[in-house]
Amino acid sequence: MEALIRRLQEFHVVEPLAVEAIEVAFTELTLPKYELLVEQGKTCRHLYFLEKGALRGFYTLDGKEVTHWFGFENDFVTSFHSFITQQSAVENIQLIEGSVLRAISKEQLTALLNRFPSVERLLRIAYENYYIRLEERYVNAHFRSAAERYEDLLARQPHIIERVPLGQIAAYLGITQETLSRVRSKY
Amino acid sequence: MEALIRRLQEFHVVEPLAVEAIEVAFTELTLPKYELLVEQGKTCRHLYFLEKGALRGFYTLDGKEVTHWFGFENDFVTSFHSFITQQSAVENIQLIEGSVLRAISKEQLTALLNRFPSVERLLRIAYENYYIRLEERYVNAHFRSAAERYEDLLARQPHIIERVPLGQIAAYLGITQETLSRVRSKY
DNA sequence: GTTGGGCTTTGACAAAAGTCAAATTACAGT
DNA sequence: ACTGTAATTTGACTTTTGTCAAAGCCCAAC
Repeated sequence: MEALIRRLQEFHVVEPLAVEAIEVAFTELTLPKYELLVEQGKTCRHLYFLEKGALRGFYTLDGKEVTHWFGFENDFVTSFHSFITQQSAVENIQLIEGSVLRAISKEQLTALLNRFPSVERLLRIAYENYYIRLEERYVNAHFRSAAERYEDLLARQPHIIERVPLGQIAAYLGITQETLSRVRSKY
Repeated sequence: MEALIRRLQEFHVVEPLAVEAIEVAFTELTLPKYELLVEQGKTCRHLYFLEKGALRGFYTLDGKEVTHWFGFENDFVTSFHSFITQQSAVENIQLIEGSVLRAISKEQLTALLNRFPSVERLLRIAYENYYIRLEERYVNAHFRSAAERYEDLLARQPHIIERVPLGQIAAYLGITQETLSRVRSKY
């Protein structure tokens, strides 16, 4: 639990009463590898904090799974579009390792926001952070070659290599597995 | 001014007192074509609402300007990374038409957020919306061919074709001008 | 109407990445 | 240690996109 609170306070420090309420609102759950947290077509009703483990987001395209995103320790994860609009999700989120998570429902989050303006502020700041990160990823995907993006990934998240199969990393980078394999063979 | 308030209330309705304060905080400015709203290397101190006109965000890469984004009527625009962190911007924002804008400074925005929890909520919801839109753009850029993305763009923002030179649209789609021209020649 | 500069198209070729198939390697379960 | 499956690499070939250069087109200024 401390990890979650610590991560939240990196965005914005809130009063003890709010911390308590947050602690109560999040439920711990331990799930095995391959478990689906979010399923295409279903509505995603929770926001998760990944305390330990790893997971991926993927689409199905022409019958193939295309991973477009990974989450690791201390990440907040959900299918944003689905969680926010409460419409059905267009992606799947699946554990790629046995993981420990904390979950909060949309309703509980709304209740927290109504009760504590400080939590509203925290969430606003969290969005700012996540928005900037996404923007960076977007620009990278747009303006850099496969090789550059791979080196970037290695520099930022070296652990990803040991924890995720190559095909999924390739999809994340927006290239095929074979191309990535060739990029790697040239160091 | 009504356009700005109307757009804001689409996110979240706030009390009259907050509306008044928002109206006071935003300054109207009219600027000519080619004017730079944000300059690479300088800190972006304002958030803008584009009331009338059009603009683009661009990077310089190997001495060339690469447009990665457009803004039109009723868009909120700023160099997010720079505005939020108050570090120097990595991109430029330039008017591509003479435009009417409303600007609010970082300090004024912070003051509004401290005074009105309802504005904090409004901003949080605005971020949710903008985050989802960016995510969509990201997935599109990642998983669709040049031709598909062009058709998408035509469907969503048909006016862009008349208002923006082809080379900039191509950059926005992540392809060269020549490739886009060839895509178009096949209807 | 002519001129000149930006914008767009076209052509020829090069480079990057994709596809399909086969070969190799890694590794979990027995 | 052996086996079988999944993951990764390699090869041959195709498709897509990029690059560079040369027209062609549009339109505003003279």
